[in-house]
Amino acid sequence: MSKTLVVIIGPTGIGKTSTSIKVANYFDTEIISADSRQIFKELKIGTATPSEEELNAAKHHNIASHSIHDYYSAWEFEQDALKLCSELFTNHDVVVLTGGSMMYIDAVCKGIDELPTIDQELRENLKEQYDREGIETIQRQLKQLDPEFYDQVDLKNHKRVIHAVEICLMTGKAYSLLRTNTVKKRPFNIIKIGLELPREEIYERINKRVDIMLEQGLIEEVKEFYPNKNLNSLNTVGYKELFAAFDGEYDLDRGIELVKRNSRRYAKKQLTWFKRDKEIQWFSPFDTDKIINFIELKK
RNA sequence: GGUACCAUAGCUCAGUAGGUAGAGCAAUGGACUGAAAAUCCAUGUGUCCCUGGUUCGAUCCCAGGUGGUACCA
Repeated sequence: MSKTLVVIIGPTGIGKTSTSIKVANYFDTEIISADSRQIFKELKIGTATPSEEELNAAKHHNIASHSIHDYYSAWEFEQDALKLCSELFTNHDVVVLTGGSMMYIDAVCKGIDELPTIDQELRENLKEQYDREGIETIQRQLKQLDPEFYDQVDLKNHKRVIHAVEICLMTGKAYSLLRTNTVKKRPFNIIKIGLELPREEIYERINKRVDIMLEQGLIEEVKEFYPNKNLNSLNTVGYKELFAAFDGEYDLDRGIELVKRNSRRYAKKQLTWFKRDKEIQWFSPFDTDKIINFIELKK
């Protein structure tokens, strides 16, 4: 019997959680979450982590599994998810992978290149240099270390430029040499299900969901983590806008408006990314039966 | 019913001594290989309420209409 990973993706707020639970229950299996923020156990409301009830309706993995102080990345996720897959496939023919973190999804489905994890001190040094001197000197460094990547990279995107320099310095090799651009073969089939609705409806759902978060106590949750606002895990929609409001950059109403706007923009960005992937079969989140039929047919 | 003011982008509004228009907010398109809910790039979307008049030319001036707001009855 062949093994199948059912990947359920879509923009934030579209209903991935409830669809995955239905699919997982139908195939009597478990869910691996691919969400770069729901992994943090401290964060609940602002990340729209599935409720207790939802978590009990199907077994979830990789939710609330880490602390906001932990380092985590797409590489760790690839390792963790593949390990979980091989464990789960011993008892199940189908495993569900769901989430909105585009790069995490691709890390599992296509794999990412072998690169060293960046030494923290090196990262801090480069960050300091960037803050002090701006992007230009780091750009020049990259031009010398890896002229090929220098010509390809978006030079204004400091994160990419810095990362490339980091890799060059860590490995002593040009970053572009380590980029293989190959898709890794997985020991299971992959079926990709995309959830979509008209843009307007997605936005309405998002706005409403933020209002619900506020009722659930979002402001209090964000206040609680204000001392950690510089952690990467807290540099995220729903938190960063309210931190800025607490800092007096604008009033609370504007902060809430920005949470909604940035959530909408995030959804748009996710759609841009996912639309490029021609393997995805798109469905309405209300068509669970069609989705299950499609999986039955293809698996 | 009368008088005054207003009508321009999805919203709030600016503007044009008459030469088909621009800000803020919102929005749209895109990039993406270990921080990715991150980071970065690009884009003005318009029956200037309607119908006539004056004019080479009207979103702008004039008349009437429609809608809104305020005040007076």
